[in-house]
Amino acid sequence: VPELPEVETVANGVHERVHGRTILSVWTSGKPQTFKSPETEIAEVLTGARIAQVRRVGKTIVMTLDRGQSNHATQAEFLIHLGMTGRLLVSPHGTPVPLHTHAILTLDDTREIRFVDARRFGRLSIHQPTPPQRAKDNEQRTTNNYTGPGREPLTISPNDFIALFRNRRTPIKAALLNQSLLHGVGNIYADESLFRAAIRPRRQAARLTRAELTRLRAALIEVLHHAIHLGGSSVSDYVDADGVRGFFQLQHKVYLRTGQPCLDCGTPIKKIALAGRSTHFCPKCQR
DNA sequence: AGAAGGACCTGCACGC
DNA sequence: TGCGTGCAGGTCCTTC
Repeated sequence: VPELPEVETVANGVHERVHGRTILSVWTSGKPQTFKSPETEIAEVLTGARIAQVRRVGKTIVMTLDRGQSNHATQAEFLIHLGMTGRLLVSPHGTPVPLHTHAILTLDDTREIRFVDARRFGRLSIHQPTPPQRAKDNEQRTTNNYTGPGREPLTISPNDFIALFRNRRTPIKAALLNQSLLHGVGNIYADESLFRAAIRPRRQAARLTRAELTRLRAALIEVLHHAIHLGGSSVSDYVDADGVRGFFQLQHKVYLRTGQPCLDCGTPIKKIALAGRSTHFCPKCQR
């Protein structure tokens, strides 16, 4: 499901609703693959912690915890990756618990943060900061926050963006999906940004001109902002922290529009397989 | 280095 | 109504 705009919408929604609250208790489902850190560690770190902040890094929701004392463990963060079908919901106590609920954090005002994930591609884990190596680091009180595998698409400079794709022999679409380059872009926004930049998905990344990459960065940032503004894309089951669907799916120009006329030129939208993903583009507009 | 394919899961839409 | 097939926003692993 969720790419950058959807994860941003969920993280912001959860932040507004629960920051400053304290987690009183934690329940987890015991389905092993959901938990990248041991469930005991997750329960231990979360129980009694105050939620300082909920934010997005790449496609990951990061919950910053305040646990009072000043050892490293106080700086631990709770990471939530939604996979394809994950949902993070803030619900009143007593409302029906959905099928496929894998974690429930009960807050000090009785509300619950629930992690629900039908396909179980989502992952929950604790990010522990690495301990300071030298006394100097200690003085600076380095917080060592989770930064993710790649660069943030919304804030990367044009030159850094261009540099990412230099020497990449892979198709530009595959490079956009590579989370260790840019993180946060998935199948929808890769296709949509390439259409808006008029670039064919199969073009080799290293062979794109500076002008094309500049155009691609602008198109990507524009489409991501637009999608965030509309609460993300709800193709099948994505919802925000309140269970509300997004609206950006209505703005898709190529994604899931196979055979339908291009909104700019009328040519039927083509679908190919690339990097193991379905890839949609206009054979006339994109070169 | 990078491409392709499968694995991991459930649910839904579709054709018969 | 029910069954089989294909497909879905992500990532990780193996093989070539």
